[in-house]
This record gives sequence, structure tokens and C-alpha cells, in this order.
Amino acid sequence: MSTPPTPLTGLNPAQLQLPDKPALEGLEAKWIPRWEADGVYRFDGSRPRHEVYAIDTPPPTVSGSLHVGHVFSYTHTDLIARFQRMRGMAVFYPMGWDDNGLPTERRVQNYYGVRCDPSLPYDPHFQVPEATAAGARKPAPISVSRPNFIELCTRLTTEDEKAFEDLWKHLGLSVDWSMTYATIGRQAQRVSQIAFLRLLQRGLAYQVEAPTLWDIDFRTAVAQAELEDREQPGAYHRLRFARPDGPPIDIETTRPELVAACVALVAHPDDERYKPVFGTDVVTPLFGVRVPVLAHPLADPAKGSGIAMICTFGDVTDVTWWRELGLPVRAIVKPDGTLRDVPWGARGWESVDVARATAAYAPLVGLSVSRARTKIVELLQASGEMIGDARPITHAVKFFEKGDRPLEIVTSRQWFFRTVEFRDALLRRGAELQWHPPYMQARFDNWTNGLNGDWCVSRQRFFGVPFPVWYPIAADGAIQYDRPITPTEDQLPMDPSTDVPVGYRAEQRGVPGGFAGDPDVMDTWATSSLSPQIACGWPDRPALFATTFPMDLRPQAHDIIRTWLFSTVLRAQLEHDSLPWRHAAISGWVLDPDRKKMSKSKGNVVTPMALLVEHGADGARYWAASGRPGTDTAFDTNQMKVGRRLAMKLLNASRFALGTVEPRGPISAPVDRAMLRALAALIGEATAAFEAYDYARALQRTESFFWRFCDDYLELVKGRRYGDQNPAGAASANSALIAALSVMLRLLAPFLPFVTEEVWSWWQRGSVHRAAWPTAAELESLLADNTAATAARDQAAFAWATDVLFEVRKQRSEAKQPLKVSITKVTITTEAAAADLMPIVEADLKSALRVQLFELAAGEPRSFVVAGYDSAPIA
RNA sequence: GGGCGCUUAGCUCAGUUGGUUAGAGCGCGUGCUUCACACGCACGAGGUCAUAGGUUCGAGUCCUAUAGCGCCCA
Repeated sequence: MSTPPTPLTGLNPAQLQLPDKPALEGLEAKWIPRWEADGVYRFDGSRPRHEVYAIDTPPPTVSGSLHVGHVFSYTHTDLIARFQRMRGMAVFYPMGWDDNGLPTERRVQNYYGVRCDPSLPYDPHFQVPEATAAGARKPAPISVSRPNFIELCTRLTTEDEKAFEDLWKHLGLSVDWSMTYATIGRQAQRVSQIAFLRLLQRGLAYQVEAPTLWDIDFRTAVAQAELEDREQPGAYHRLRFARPDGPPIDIETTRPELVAACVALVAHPDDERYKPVFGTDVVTPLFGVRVPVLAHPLADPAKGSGIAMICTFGDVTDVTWWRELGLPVRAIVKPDGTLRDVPWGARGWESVDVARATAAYAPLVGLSVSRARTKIVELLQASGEMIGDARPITHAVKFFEKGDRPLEIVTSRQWFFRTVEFRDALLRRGAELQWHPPYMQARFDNWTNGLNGDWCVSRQRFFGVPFPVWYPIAADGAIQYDRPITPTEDQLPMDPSTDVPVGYRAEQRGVPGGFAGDPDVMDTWATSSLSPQIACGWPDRPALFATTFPMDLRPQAHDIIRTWLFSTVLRAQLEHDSLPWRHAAISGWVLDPDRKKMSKSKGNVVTPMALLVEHGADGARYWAASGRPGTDTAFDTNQMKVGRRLAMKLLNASRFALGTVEPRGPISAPVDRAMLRALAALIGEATAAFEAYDYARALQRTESFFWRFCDDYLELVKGRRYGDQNPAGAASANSALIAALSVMLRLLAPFLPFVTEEVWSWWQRGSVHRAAWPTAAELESLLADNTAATAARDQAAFAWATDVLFEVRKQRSEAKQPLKVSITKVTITTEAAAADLMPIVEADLKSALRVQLFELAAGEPRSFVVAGYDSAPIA
């Protein structure tokens, strides 16, 4: 590590510039441009790997709203970045924007009143619709082509990114803005596509036509990581299945609308009630389809009547049964969530009564699943095949986390990344990673153990990274998905919907004998999971990559461990056989005063910029820094005010410390030495806390030292430093004050970057944020006499002085006497050991407490007796 | 149903291998224009450490159980 010069003693009175009335206002406006112009936070890529500290900054979703949670967690990262920088590391701290994906599409649709229709051609003269007047009724959305839609996405995210950048800068994040990337940017697309093609080549990416979780409103496949369970009202319907040779069987289902998609009944293999009928056929109600009764251990004998119908597909268990029992597909739900037409009697749709099936099904065609449910219940009740009334229940239903209606399972062609076969390797990576706090690893293990399939990475959406693949079209017009045409890596990024594969002409797009581009885009996490590779310049900048990857730190919130953290670990495992970073620092959430998570939908979000303006960036950072890693923290403007007060105090204390800098000389006063030794111990504590990523502890200790420093030490030495005693005493105090100030400014610099920089600039050259992190050794080197015996005596004298300070202040307070009134005499009875220390500190105490005379008597217990108050002013 | 975390002063939280009388800030109360600071200073009141057991010379801290709150997963 290269250590910047120590500024402890470098004070030139001629350079000293003290303001008359220091203020916090305007510090952000003053220092942000200065830091940028001076390149204070510029990454030095020439340094070797072990001198680099690389941070995988979370790219915020720019189309989401700015909120205090951002201020909170991004401050945490910045604290670590600033600490590492001051320790001499070259900090690699880029910012990214996550503009790729559904949230942006949604925002663009609402903002401009458009929707994407991929069948339309590009309109180069397209004009954005005029903004509708407030309160006016929204016109129907205008359909635009995919390229036009993407242009609008890019345009809006550019504005959003500006707002984020302004906030980050105002907050004082020490990001190197020259390294900013966007997940929809050219480089991110190139990295995503290269990584995809390499996985494809190695057989780790594959496509398959299979039942997939599907959102009917967004009309796209979704992945397991994007699911959430929501408790929903539902109802059990008891349906009767006839048996050609025996009594009927009743099943219970919450999805009677799927009866037409029924392919079997299933019960537990050990269930005595159904053992006799396993292997026999039953006939579905209304539609008269013969289906077998089968046995499978996933069937729950305690649920309903203990026997269930298997439909293609009602839920993920249906998919398991369908696959493991080798059942046929009878799909009736279309990608838009409505019921398709069915050719009753045709192959696969055989019925014992085709006419009845056709008649019963006709009214269901085109209905949404929920309306079809209502309708089919009427039909089943009318036919007597539903037994009794529906029995209402509440049950967990799977939703896309951004969706409004329950997920369906739709069979479609999708791309997957192999994941489950790496489960054990990923669990080992999770154990290898250093988690802060450590218990967050359980979230990762939990999720990894619960994986039930490979990662579906294709989305039937528009604003994302396209799959860099074309397919030949056979003479009969069939797209040959099993013969993908891939570009070379130097052609990337590319878009198969506009680029043409080598050997083809543009006119051959979509015609027999020609080619077709893959229409899908990648899951946004498929790009975000490569944030280390994107930021570190893989694979185009090998030198940068070698000095920054694997990175040192992934900071993020705990709610996206299963998505972002997990997928990033997976991608690094697949591509580099390593962890993407060594440490993961997990931030908690910001809770509102009712201890609910702050979120836009709950309407309790506070605009962060207003907070920064009101309390100052330093004040807001102080609040954020008090939230330990992993701990949810209540939103509290009071803490911001406390932070602002701390900043203000620092201004004033600094003005005092620097107000008289002559004479200076050896630090010979015991009280001064004791203070500096305590400060040296504090450095050790703060450093250890930071090294353990416990910035909150470092702040708390430093702050508490600083207030005691102001309240006791400064008061104690005030008179002496103004020359009440002798020049040597004043010189000792001045030198100690300056050294202490230098150290405390540096200890507080990560937390309060603006005020510390301001004070630093009064008397130091260069930025405090490039100054060396303080060490105990630099303070100890100032102490001429630092033997253990001296240290113990100094410490005892200082402790005795603060005891006296406290006791006399208490009596003055109880007597309600103002400080301008001096105390004529204080008689102290105390043990001899303490009394012996009095000569060392007596002069300091007389001055600080305005006591004319101390009289000591030996004895115990201790007592302090104030003789009286002298209303005449002190001479 | 499985897992993780939390529960300490009115509020927000510290309390690092168990060790005198449990701390801080805010808020509250009483005073004080004090030559760095009223965005301040001094002093004070305020707690059965969620509950019940256990280990120990000694438990806020370790163990077990229970309750409440929150989150993750199924």
C-alpha cells in the first residue's frame, strides 16, 4: 500500500484560513465540483491487485422512485469505500444503472401513453405524444414499433439516471463517475451476449419447449426467483368422476375450470381408499374424457378427499406429476390467460360423448380463467356433477412478484441456464463468501437448497438484451430451433431482429429458406448477474479485469439475496470457477415509524433530496451510518439532526483548536498525553470495526470520544492554551490540540465527508479523503515520555481531573450559580493517591471551573465542599 | 410447516471472549448569553434487560422452553 504523507505536524500558520463564523450551508455545492475537478475519487488502474479494493455497486433500478432506502444503503457502501481509500487502497467504485427490463417498460407505457407492438415497422419520424393535461382522461395507448419503443425507453432512462446521479453526488458518494455503466448499455449487452454464447457452446445454456411459469398480463415466462406466494381466497369444489365399472370417485379442486385439461387422477400409493382403483379409468365430468387413476407419493391423503385431478397445468405439482407419470398434454389456457378453442373428438381430445363435450365447452371459449371458473361451476351444478356448494378457503397462490393475477403454467419454448446440477458447488461458494452479518448466509443456503429447476432466462418482452441467435427457416416455413445460427463474438452486441446472419440477405428474414431472429430478450437478472464482469471489463479489457476481479465487496439489501446475489455467484461459478467477490455486506431496510418497510405502494416514502437539503448530506449520512449491516433501521429525522449537530460541533471545535496555533512545542502536559493515548486507543478500535465492516461501531466510538474531548478536555486546557500558566504549557496544549484535530477529522471523514473536508481545507493541503487513515503509532511518536509508568500516571491524573470537573460542576448547577461567578474555595476530602495527583491538574481545574482555591484533606469517603461563591468578577 | 433475526429508559439504539452500581443520544425537568459553539453548556429524573426454567462463585451476555414482532423459504 502506498501511504500518503501524514499531516499531523504539517501546519503552516501563514496558510491557516479560519472563517469568522463557520457554517454548514453550501458545503455540498462547494466541494462536489472541487472533488470532481481534482479527481479525488479517480480509480488508479496502474496499481497491483493487492492494492485495489473493488466494489460491485448495486445498479439501482432507475425507473423506480428515489427513496430514503437508497440514501441508507448506498451510504454504507461509501463508508467502506472511503475507509479503504484512506488506508491507501486504489478504490474501484463504479456506478451502474439498471435500466433494462420490465419496470422501465411499464414506466414508459404510463409516461408516454404508448404500448409496444412488435409487428409494426420502425417509424423514424415518430413524435412523442403531447403530455396529457392533469386531470384529463387518459387516451387509449398509442401502438408503437419495438425500435420506437426502445428509443422511448432509452430517452426516459437517461432522464431518470440524471436524477439518480444528482442524488448520489449530493449525498457525497465517492464514486468514480468515469466508469459508469448501464445494464441496457452497449457494453453490458456485449458481455451478456458473449457470456450467453459461451454457455451455449458448453451446453450450459439450452432451450426447450416445456411448461413454464407464465404471467398472463405481461405475457412472458418468469423464473422461480421472481415468484412470491400470496394468500388468496379460493374454494374447494367437489367434482364427481364417473367410473365405467364401479361407483364414481369424488375429487376436490380449487380450479374446476381446468376440468377440460384433466389428464389423470392421482392418490398416494399407500392410500387404502384408492389402492383398488389404481390403474383403472374414470371419466371427466361434462367432457367425458377417459383418464387413468394413478399413484404418486406427492398426493396428500389429508387434503380434500385424498385424491386430486392432474391438469396440464394447474400448478407446479401438476408439472411434476405430468413429467414423472409420463402423461399427455391437454392445454386449454392461452398465453393471455383465456381459454382456447378445443377440437373435441380430435386426436388427444377424445370423449365418450363428443357432442356433450362440445356443447359444454362452447360457452367457456375466450373467457378468462376466473370467468370460466364461474361459468363451469354453473354447468357442473346443473349437470349434478358438482357435489354440494363450493367450500371457501384461503390458500397460498403463486404470483409473479411484479404481477397482479396468479401465474399460469403455459407450454412454450424457453432458454434455460443449467443451475440445479451446480447446487453443491454454489453452497460451497456461499460458505466461502464472507457475509456481513454472517447469519445472512442462511438466506442463501435456504434458497439454493430449495431450487427446483434450472433458471428460465428468456422473457417475451422488448426492452432487454436480445438473445444473439437466429434460426434457419425450412422450405415448409418451419423455424428450425434445433439449428441456431450464432454470430462471432466480435459482432456483439447484436440484435437478431435487425442484424442479418452471415450468408443471408435481409430480404430472407421470415421467409421459407431464409432465417428468423430469436424474438426474446434475456431476464434482467441475466444481465445484472454479470455486474462484476461488466464493471471489471470482461472480456475486452484483460488488464483491468485482472486487477479488479474477483472483486472485494458486494453490498446489497437482503431481499435480493435469492435473485441478484445468487445469480451473480452462479455466473462467476459457471464462467470463472470462482466467487465474484470476497465479501458481501447486506444492508437492512429503512422502516417507517410503524416499523413497516418503506415502499412506494404504502405511500410512506420520503423524498430523499429534500432530506439532504434540510439536514445536510452529512446529517443524512450520519443517520444512515448508525444502521449496522443487516439491521433494519427506523427512519428518523431526529438522528439526522443529531448528525448535523455533530458536524456543527466539529466546525466550532476546529475553529477553537486552530484559533491559536502558537506557541507549539513538546507535548509535555500529562493531561495532553493522556488524551492523545486515549485517542490512539480509539484509532485501534475504529480501525478494527471498519475492518470488520462495522462502520456503525466505528462512528459511535469516534463520536463519543469527540464529545467527551469537547466537553472535558477542551474545557480543561482552555486556560492553559491561552497562556494562563506558562509558554511550555501552552505549547503542549496547542500541539496536542492540532494532532488530535488531525486524527479526529480523518476518523470522521468517511461519515461526514463535507464538513471534514471543509475544516481540513482551512489548514491542510490536499483532500482529507486522500489523507492517510490515522494510526496509533503516529500519535505515540509525538509523546516524548511514553513509558508505562508515565502513561499510568497521566491517565490517573486525567481521570482525577474529570472527576473533579464533574463534582464541582454538579455543585455549581445545584446551587444554580452562573459560571461567571467564581468559587472561593473547594475543600476536597479524598484518598491520598488521588490527592497526590492534584498538583498536576490543579491549575487547569482552577481555570476551567473558576475556583480560586482548592484545599485537600486526606480521608474517605470522598467529599467535595464548596465554601462559597464570589459574585465579583474574576481578576 | 422449515429457517433466520429481534425483544434493554417514553423513543431510537450500544452493551466484543460471562465479571463491581446496565450505558448513549433524543425527549423530559432544573439552571446558565461561558472570550469555539444557544445548531450551545452544566446538572438531574428515568430500566425487574419479553417471560419461565437451567448452567455458574457470578447471567443483559451461555443453554432450554414459551410469547410477541419482523423477514426468508415451502
